[in-house]
Amino acid sequence: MDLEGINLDHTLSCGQAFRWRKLEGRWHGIVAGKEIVLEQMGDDAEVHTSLSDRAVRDYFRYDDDNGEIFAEIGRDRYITMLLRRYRGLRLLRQDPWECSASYILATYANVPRIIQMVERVSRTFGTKLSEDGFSFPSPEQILKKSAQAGTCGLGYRCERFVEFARSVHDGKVDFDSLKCADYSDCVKELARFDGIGSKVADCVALFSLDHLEAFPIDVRIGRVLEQRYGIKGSYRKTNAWARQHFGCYAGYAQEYIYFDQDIKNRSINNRR
DNA sequence: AACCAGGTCTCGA
DNA sequence: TCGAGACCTGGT
Repeated sequence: MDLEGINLDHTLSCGQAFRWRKLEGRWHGIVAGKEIVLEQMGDDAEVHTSLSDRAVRDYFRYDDDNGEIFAEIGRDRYITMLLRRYRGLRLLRQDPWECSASYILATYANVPRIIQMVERVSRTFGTKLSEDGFSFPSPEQILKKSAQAGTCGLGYRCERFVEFARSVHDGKVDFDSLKCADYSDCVKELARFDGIGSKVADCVALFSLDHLEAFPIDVRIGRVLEQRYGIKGSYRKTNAWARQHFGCYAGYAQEYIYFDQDIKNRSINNRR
């Protein structure tokens, strides 16, 4: 099958998901426990996988009307410029358990390290799918040999990670109801768990629970809000401002801004 | 060799 | 509700 109007490099390297790798021009990933390979063909992407077309389109959010979304968030010159510059960058609809567990690991670490932590966790607990492919583990798989979490280089995130697996396993997290809930109830509920604060809750809400108004603010986004919009202060305050400014699809704007900052960082690093 | 990283937690005001 | 400090570890 083909996916129309998508830029794989932008979508899969913008820091929203941590399990995609580009090898010899093709993007390799694991979605819903199955391997998937994508290749950019002009503005479209060719998909190779045993997943159903519906599952693929679901993951890449082809039920979203991007025309409407971009019209809605295009509130200022800066963001409309980014929408044009990074055309084809799409938000993904990730599995809520994998997304929340991964973002618990993502706190106070850089992306390369996050990728390594998630990879080690998958190799240690996940199901082997191929020569070099492991699924992200289920809570059960983690709890079955949780002592081995210490070998994954998670640092102080280790205990939070295992405890969260236990909570999900024990049915203390109802992702389906979090999807249906209001955005504010959703993040409030998520933040009750150890290791999930405002920012991670926003990431989970945005990347896996269909709350497109969620606007995660990390240090980079915080700097942009201050320098370009003159907004600073507590998370609660800056987050409320951003959701008000960009509207009901603010999360999409956030990802374009985040990616733009990431691109700037990459060029700085390449110069060294 | 420092510095910093898709933050969270705890605690005092 | 908000700001300040501590915090595992490994990239860069």
